[in-house]
Formats: sequence, structure tokens, C-alpha cells
Amino acid sequence: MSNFSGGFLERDHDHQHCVAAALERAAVLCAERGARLTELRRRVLELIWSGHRPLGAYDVLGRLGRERRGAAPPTVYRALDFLLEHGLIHRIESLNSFVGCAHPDVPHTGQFLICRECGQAAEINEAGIDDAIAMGARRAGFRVESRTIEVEGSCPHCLDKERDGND
Amino acid sequence: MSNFSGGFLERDHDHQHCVAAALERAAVLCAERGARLTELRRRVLELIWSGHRPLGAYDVLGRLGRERRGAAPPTVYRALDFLLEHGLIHRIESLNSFVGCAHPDVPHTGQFLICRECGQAAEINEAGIDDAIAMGARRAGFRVESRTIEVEGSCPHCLDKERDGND
DNA sequence: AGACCAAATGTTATAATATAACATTATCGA
DNA sequence: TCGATAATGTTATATTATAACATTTGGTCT
Repeated sequence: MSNFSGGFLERDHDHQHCVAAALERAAVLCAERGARLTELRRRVLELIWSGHRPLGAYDVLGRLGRERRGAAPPTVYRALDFLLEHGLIHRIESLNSFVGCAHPDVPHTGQFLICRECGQAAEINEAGIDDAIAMGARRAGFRVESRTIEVEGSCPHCLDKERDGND
Repeated sequence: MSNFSGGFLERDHDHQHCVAAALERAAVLCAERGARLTELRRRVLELIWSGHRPLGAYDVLGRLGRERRGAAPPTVYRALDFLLEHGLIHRIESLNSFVGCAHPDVPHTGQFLICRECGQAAEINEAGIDDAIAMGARRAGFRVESRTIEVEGSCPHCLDKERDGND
């Protein structure tokens, strides 16, 4: 993963590779599960992966609409639901938007660092976060079923830019 | 805090007290800050505190509309914005809704346990969560500006009910 | 008190996000 | 090939949120 810098990608990384890999993982995983990765679903996944920033359902619809006549909100939401069910994408609650998951094979709820400046989201996997949540839940007698962890701030690239500009 | 059971309140707790205390804290805090807790804002805060489950803006509007002619969405959203700014309520992103904050005096971003069964939300304050997030952010070279931590699951009371029902 | 300013609220319209309900088409196993 | 089921198309509408401008209210200065 020389492409990675602590979860945030370099601007010049080979993004075609990200997309191709994501689509390939999805194909394998759906085949294993007997789930149908239809052309529509595949295309929506590809659109979600068009960048590393979360995309809204209507952004997806906008892009889809140009190439597919009769694309309507349910078209997109149903595809997104399928992709969510299979862990191929995550929903970012604080942005009402969706981002690709790079590890759909391992069931997990995402932990995200989201840059306010450039919009890029990085998924991290910090066991300590889940541990600390488990601790808090335990104290409260609460059974955890899922987690939403979304951290907003500035990514390393945008912090660099800030420093360059003497901010 | 004999009323509390690890963050989740007993069903028979003195809720009038919760509301009164919240309104009093708000009044004090606004006075200190020279912020105007108008009748409308106070009433919206009271409505948010009508229970310990997050309330949507349109729920608030529905209740408000009955008593205040000319209540419209901006009426409510503006009051909610004020209350958010002053930390008197928190927004629950995963529910598009709002819940009272019991500790508006101490600046913090909330950590919530939300029961899928009964809808009740408990705010916790688990330093380990923020620590673990700080660690993950550090690894990624990310500067944290705010956090959304919303954990869904089952609260102790609903777990009890499950067990009683041999679930 | 009166004039003024800024903040708060009222009012109307509309944007953005999401789902319901039913019709049609495609896929797959028997 | 038939029939069941899943997927998609289609139309309408629900839900959440904000823009833009008008009016009112509350405080301040003289």
C-alpha cells in the first residue's frame, strides 16, 4: 500500500487501480454469496468510487441519469441499499452520503476521518475506538449493535497547504 | 444522580425535574453569555426535553404549531441552531434529530448510546473514545475538529424486557 | 421619551434527501 | 417453456432543510 499515507491518499495515486480493485472485490464477493451484482449496481458502485470523497444519492443520480434513461431516485437508492447490505459501501450519516469500502470482505462498521477542506474521507480501523465504546456501553448496561464514528477535521494534505500559506 | 442507571434513566424517574433543571441551566448559561433565551427558544428547548429520546425538527414544529400560529420550519430550525450553538442540545446525525444536553456548561461533542427498541438516547462521556480517536487521527496525520459518535443497540431496560419474554 | 440599530421572528417559496406503491421486465430453477 | 422471484421502471409523495425578504421586538444612545 505504498499509495497510502496514513489512510489519506496522495493526490497523484493511481485511482483507476482503486476503482478496478473495488469492482473486482465486489464481483468476487457477490459471486461467493450468490448475490447479483447487476450492471446497474456495478455502475453505481463505480460512481461511488469515482473519488475518495462521499457522494450523495442525487450526485450519483445526476451522473447516472446522463447515460441511463429513466433513472429516478429509487433506481439509485435501491442500488445503494444493495451495496450497503453487502458492505460494499458505507453511509456517512453526517453528510447524507456514501463512500466505497475497501474491505467489504471483513464485516465491520466504518470509522471515518473526513476532511472539511477537501471532502476526502479515510476509513480507519482503530481497535481502541471499538474497545472504548464497548467499555462505555458495558458501564451503561447497553448492548451494542452498530456504531457511527465520523470525525471531521483537516487531512494531512490540507494541513500542508495551510502551512504553506502561513495560516 | 440516584435517578441514573449507567446513563439510561429509569422509566419512573422524575422527568419534570429533568426539564426544569435543563431550563434553569439554559437560563443561567445564556445570562452568563449575554445570549437571549427568548420565549420561543425556551419553549423549543422544553419540547426537546419532553423526553430522553431525540426529536425531529418537524416533531417539534408539530407540537409548537398547535400553540403558536405562524410557526413554520424556519421558526424551529433557527431556534434549534441557537440551541446547538450554545451546546444546549446535540444533533443526532443518524436520526436527523435533536436531544437535550445535560452538561451544556462543558464544551464537548456528544457520545450517544441509542436504543433501537425504545428510542431513548443516553449521552456518555468515555474519555477512552476520544483518546482512541486521537490516536487514529494521529496515525493518519489528521487534525480532529469534531466527532460524531452514535452507537445503536439495546438499552438495559429493553434487554430486561427481552429476557422476561424469553427472547 | 424618541430615534435608531441589530437581532429575532414571520412568511412564502423551494431545495435536498428519501420512500411508497404499483407496473414491467429480466433471470433462474424446475 | 413456464412460473416464481428478483430487479428495475415509473409516478407520486413524504421528510428534512434552507433561501430570501418582510416585519417586529428589544436594547442603546442622546
